[in-house]
Amino acid sequence: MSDPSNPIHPCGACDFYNDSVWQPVASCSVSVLSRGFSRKDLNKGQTLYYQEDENRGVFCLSKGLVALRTYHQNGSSTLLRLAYPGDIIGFRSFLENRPHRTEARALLASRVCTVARRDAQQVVQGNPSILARLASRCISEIDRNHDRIIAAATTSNKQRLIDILLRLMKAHGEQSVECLHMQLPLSRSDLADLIGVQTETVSRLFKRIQADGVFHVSGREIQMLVDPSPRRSGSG
Amino acid sequence: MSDPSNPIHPCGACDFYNDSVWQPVASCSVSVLSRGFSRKDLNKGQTLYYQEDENRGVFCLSKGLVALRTYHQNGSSTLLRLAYPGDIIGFRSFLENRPHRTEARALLASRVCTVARRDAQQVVQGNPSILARLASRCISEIDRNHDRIIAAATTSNKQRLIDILLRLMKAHGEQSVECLHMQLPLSRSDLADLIGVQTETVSRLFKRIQADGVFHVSGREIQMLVDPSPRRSGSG
DNA sequence: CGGCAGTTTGAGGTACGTCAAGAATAGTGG
DNA sequence: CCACTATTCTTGACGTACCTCAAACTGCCG
Repeated sequence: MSDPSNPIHPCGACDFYNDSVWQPVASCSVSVLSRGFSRKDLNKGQTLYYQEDENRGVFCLSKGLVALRTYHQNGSSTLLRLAYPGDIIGFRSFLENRPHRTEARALLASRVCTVARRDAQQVVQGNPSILARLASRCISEIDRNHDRIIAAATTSNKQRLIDILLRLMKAHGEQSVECLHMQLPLSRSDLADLIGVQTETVSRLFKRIQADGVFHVSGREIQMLVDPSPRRSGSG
Repeated sequence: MSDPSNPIHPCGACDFYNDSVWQPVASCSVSVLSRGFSRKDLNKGQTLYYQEDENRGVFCLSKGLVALRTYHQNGSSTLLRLAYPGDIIGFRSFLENRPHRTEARALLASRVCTVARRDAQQVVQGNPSILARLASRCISEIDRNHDRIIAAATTSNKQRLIDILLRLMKAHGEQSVECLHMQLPLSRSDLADLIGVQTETVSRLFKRIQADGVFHVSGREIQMLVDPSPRRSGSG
């Protein structure tokens, strides 16, 4: 399948090809890219890399949901990021050539494409535009972090939990009559690590969210009324 | 002073030259760098750029203290970062070619070196290693943000305020007999925007911090007992 | 059926927010 | 030097949200 003069890009068939950090590259780099390229399917709960692991390459999530988490000395942990399809992960340890500071674990069955470290380095070397695109991904991460810091300072925990539900619903919700619903891919404990409260508080936040009437929560099953406002409002 | 065959690097005399993002560059780029280079002294309270301003270049703080802050719709604001000498600021809007999302204001008399946008772009184009060093600065910012998110979730507000005092004391404290002291360069309101609480709470945190005995706080004047532990410990 | 991890609920304490008033400080003009 | 004002900072009272510890409940798997 590979004509050396016009080799096939390994990401060519991916939904996210147009926004890939590996595209465009010089055609002579495509074969190096292909050499270092591999796909890996992760089961729900499976770990892609552990905290303190050496970097093995640049990872791109093409399907599923991955949690990036750091563990602290006292055994607790913070969920720093939820990675969605199209996201690049592991780029800090790749660019800085240092061990991972987070653990990457699949919350749902996921697919990850990897470009092995050595080959990735070689391709980057020959294509400075990749560096620019990786920097752009870094800046997206900074923007996300800033948004989170701002939200923590200005938004109630209840609203932040709602925002997380909305984001997850957008990615994984299924439409049924008059409502979106999903199986929540995070435990109460995960959600607590994400918004920075205790698991008991998450339980109580769910109760308050449900009382507002938009969401119905039963364990991991979440239902969300879609757009109730177009109906006649007021209590006729 | 400029022999074109071996021009003088504009950052050559800077304390932070060895860690400069503009170093090393091809010698043919030094003249472009010099052309775009300018120094600016900021008075206390003066603004380097405003939120929504177009990017004018890459800024490097060589002296002083600069607060990076974003204002929200409701008029409140969050202090996202304190920039110390050697720090690069404004790099997100430079790299992404977009307006600033933060305002940069000097909290102390400061000196900022600027490489104008167009010239900076030209130098980066000819020296991919600069892109790598800028990416490295991005990653430092991500690391700082992660540390802050983790601290917000795991550390008390009192301890986080102490940590800020220690950092400022390290940068601006003056030694006197048995204690470090400084004039606090941030208002209570700034500190509140930094740790995400109300100004009244900052006042009360200071009272509790003072009660612990290490710090003495009187308005903006902060004194800190240095290393009291080597004295005889225990009571009589 | 029992065991186990995940989740919920309750009771009581602490820290922070909010509103309001008062005290200290800095800046201004005589 | 002293008013005068504006800003910043502190203090108090009270309500709310979250934490902590403990216990009970749920669903799932062996």
